[in-house]
Amino acid sequence: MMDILKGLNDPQKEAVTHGEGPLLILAGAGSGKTRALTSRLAYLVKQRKIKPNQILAITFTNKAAKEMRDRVETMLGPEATKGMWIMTFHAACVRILRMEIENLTNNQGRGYNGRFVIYDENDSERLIKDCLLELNLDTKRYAPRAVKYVISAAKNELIDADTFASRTSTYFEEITGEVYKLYQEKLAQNNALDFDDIIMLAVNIFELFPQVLLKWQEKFKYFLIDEYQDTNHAQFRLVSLLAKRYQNLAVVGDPDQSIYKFRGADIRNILEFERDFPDAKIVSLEQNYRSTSTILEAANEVIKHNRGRKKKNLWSEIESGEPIYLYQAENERDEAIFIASEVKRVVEETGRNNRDIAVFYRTNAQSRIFEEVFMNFDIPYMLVGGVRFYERMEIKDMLAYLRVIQNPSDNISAKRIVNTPRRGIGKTSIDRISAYANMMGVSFYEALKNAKDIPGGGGFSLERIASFVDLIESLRSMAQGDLLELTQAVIDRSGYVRMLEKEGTYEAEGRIENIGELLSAVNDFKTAYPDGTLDDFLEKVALIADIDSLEVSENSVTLMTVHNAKGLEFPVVFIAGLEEGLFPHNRSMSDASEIEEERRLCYVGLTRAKEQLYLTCAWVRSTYGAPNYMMQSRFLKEIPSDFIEPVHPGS
DNA sequence: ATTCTGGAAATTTTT
DNA sequence: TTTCCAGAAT
Repeated sequence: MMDILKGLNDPQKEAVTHGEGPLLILAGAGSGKTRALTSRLAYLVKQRKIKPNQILAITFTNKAAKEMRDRVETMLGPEATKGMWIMTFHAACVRILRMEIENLTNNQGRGYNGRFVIYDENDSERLIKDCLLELNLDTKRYAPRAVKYVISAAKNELIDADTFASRTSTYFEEITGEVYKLYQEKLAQNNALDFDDIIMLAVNIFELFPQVLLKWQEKFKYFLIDEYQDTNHAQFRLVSLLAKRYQNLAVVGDPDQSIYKFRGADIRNILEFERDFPDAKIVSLEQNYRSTSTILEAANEVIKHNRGRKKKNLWSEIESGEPIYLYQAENERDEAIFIASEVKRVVEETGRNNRDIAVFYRTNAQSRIFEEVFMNFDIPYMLVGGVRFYERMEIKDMLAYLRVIQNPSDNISAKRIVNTPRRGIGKTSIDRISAYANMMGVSFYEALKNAKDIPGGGGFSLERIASFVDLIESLRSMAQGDLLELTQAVIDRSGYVRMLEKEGTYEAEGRIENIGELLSAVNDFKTAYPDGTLDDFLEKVALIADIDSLEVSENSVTLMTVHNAKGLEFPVVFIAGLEEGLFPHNRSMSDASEIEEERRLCYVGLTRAKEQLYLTCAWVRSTYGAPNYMMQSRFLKEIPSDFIEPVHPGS
């Protein structure tokens, strides 16, 4: 007891020791939130004797979940978290759905089963494109991406396809409604869920089947939701349903750090928590332990420009430290060179390590020039985000094999690999077989197996199709065995690496290396989960985020978007590209509330810095190779000039 | 069936 | 600047 509360300030203690009933913790940037949360979990287990398996703690990333578990274990030992659910919304819902999704399958046995696959953004965009084509719609006029965005937003609001279609007011919405219906049908046929389904279907089950809900309400007696300001309506509904019975719901967040509106995050969830849970206790953590007061005050000044926000007084006892440095570069290359030389200088003169330093930017496209220049300067760096490992073509191809082996109904994956590498089964054949499959109401893979029955199928080679089916079938016979052997067999017997070797380009070499990395990822998985199955592996891979793999152990400078920086801190921070049109981004400039979101994003960036903060912008920046004159970001101008010291070239 | 070609489009942020 | 795609050539 004593040691759990030791070193906490009064409001932190209050948050930790709060007993039953709803609790809202308003945790400003750097206010020791993570510490308070882990202490609360430890307190519940040790002091109030709550069984770990009755606790559900939701974090924003897998990385945060792991950290939280580690920290509780450091306090109380590994037994304390055994059976405790500490994970993301998506991971928790997948776990629930594996057990419960068959409730949604109709009595003819059609629809989902517990071995569903999870489609990433690319997969689901492809499926939407298929739907558009099937409905004879022009994919130029109705961009799959735009349609997907609207469907995704609907799902985040728990609006199902029929409801959506019945409430349309524009022609585009009408089209989207039709696509939405077909898309859901196809997902069910493929036994596949997209990211939004994971939450929405879990809520659907709880609302449709009260006895299922009751079971889960009885399982979890205590809830902890981190980053509550970035939850969407579906997540809110999920939490409300589960916590309804015992009301032991603690949520933590900071309205000033809400930055995921584009993903459906609804800042009202946190602003109106008191309304949703009237007897909620509210605790505010306002002392910042992270940043110098110069950095903190500058950030406070910026965020003050947002209207309609709850005022708060975040303060720091840390001395004012160095000023904030501002460098106005000629262009993006000059900007990167300045940052690289400053990194070198800081490391040499102040004895800091590369790992103490991070560079943030608004868009992933900005990272390229940093990679180039850092390479020239021999500065080790780690890039977070961009093209993710598991989204690279060669990795997705290999995973598609594994997915078809696991779930033959997965048409997107089956079509992806049937002619990769080339086996002489071309577009015409694929289209014909696909049409046949649709007509017969069977999966694409099933249709391949019966290719000889397809009428008028003289045009394609039954022999080649049969040898592909044989390949998959013989691989499937290994599915229950060793995962590493299976993956190795997929790589060898698909002929994929052979194809790349024959290409012989520099690029192909990189792809072969990545496939090697996939093998070691499988191996790591085997070590971490000795009983893990193919299903488990594919699920893990689907829900992984870039930030999850960020290891501080390597001594490199971190490069990432400001979004990815949420929840992190670094002694030295550079924020690049502070220009109108970039940060705030063009796409947000027409809407006052979106500008406010950009400002919150800027606030998140500023408050990551502990001791030194550099802001940079460029006069000229090229997009698609075309140079543009840029103006300084309004956010720069919102920082009082006495906090800022301009840096000039060569000084 | 596959490869080649030129013209158009593309970049916000992501579980 | 790079990437994507449709249509032509092989």
